[in-house]
Amino acid sequence: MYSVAVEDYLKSLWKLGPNNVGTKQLADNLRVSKASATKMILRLAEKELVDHIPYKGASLTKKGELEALSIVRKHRLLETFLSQTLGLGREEIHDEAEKLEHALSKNLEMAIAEYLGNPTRDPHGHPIPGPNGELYNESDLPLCDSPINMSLTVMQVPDDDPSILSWLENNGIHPGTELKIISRDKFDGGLNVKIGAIKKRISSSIASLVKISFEVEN
Amino acid sequence: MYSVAVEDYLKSLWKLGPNNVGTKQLADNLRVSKASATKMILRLAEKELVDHIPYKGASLTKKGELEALSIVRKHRLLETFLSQTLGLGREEIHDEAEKLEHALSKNLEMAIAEYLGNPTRDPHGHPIPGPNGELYNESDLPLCDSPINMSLTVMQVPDDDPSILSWLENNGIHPGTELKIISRDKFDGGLNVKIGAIKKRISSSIASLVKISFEVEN
DNA sequence: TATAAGGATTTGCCAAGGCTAACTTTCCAA
DNA sequence: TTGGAAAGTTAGCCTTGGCAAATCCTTATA
Repeated sequence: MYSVAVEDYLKSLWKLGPNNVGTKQLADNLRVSKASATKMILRLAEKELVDHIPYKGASLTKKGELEALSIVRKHRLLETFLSQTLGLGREEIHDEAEKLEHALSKNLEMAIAEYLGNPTRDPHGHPIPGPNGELYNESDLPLCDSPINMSLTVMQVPDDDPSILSWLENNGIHPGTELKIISRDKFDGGLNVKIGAIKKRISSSIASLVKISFEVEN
Repeated sequence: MYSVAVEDYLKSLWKLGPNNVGTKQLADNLRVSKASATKMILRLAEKELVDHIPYKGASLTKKGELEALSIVRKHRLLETFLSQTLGLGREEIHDEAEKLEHALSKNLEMAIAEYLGNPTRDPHGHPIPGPNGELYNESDLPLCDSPINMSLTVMQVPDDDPSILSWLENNGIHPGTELKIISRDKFDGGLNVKIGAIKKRISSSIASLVKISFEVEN
């Protein structure tokens, strides 16, 4: 349907959304020059995939969002499949999925979803959009904004930075990990957390990328 | 590494090989104009993937052949995987594999091969090259050239024409089918064959695409 | 309020892969 | 042996998706 490049731009816009996305922000995200991003935005606007206000930014139209969600679904299903079925490590699945997602037909997507039992979370904890773009957002908080001294469960880790990912992995932090914030550094916002009986320090920059949920005890 | 287009040309050259392949033959195979094929041949020659003799044709160099075999391996592994693991039908797997093969890393290829138990035949009966391009050719005969009145086993069916494929499927002919040629039409070369107790007629054009092996009784 | 910095766009370039139309080579058959 | 058909190539054009450099907006701050 759409080319690899178009799909990549739509996905980035979605990841950076839902508000207006600036050309530079988009260009940086895709590691492309601002000129290239501008040109592509104009083409996407032509196809009615984005609304573009010159010098202000671009945002996905409904049509563009659906297209983006379809790619995101493929990506996350593939990550789940590569991890669960083929046993690839959490660090490698992102890059593999990134390439395969563009070559996945609707048919094959369905087959994989079925095979996996229609999962709703990928191995990083991200929600998997439904076949028609339905997204169930459970309003997870970033770890850095989470309440102190409560039982937290990690829901999402970032999927696009292997080095952060392996740091987290090495420190036992992945979706499902239960932890508690002991204290927050007043100066740099770093967190002292407890995983089981073990204490760890997590920098605020990393903590902002880890999403958690917590149970309200009742 | 190489672009999708380059990989497609190499694969076609390999399928049409091993002798010199003409520009028109290549162009027809890829459904592309002669001019495009010429241009690409020049580029492939530049990269030392083919030897090109102007006005005569092109043939893969060792380097080009290895590259082609790598694509063929990915294609056939994917077909096997899609068929065995995800249960796709024999008619659909070719087109899916055609798209996915270009996005498959060496790593993932290995994982799939391992997962499948390093198979040596795909679901169409075609041999799967090894990870370094090793190909075990068991010199199968086309059905149309096969001896009469002997127990034959179907080894390969063509993988690239869904209509022929489903005709064969509907008539119970796939890799593993055992059959016997009863007689050959003197005029059009059509075959009367017996599958189990059932008699069928197979046109010579289709029979030329089905490869069989036969046991020498000893 | 003026201005400089930084974001956005325009312009002009490139390479890959396509195409058609025109031209050149090859080679078969009369 | 030769003429024409078929195969191969060349030339010129198009689109997509990149880039750098120059220029144009916006906006924050002095």
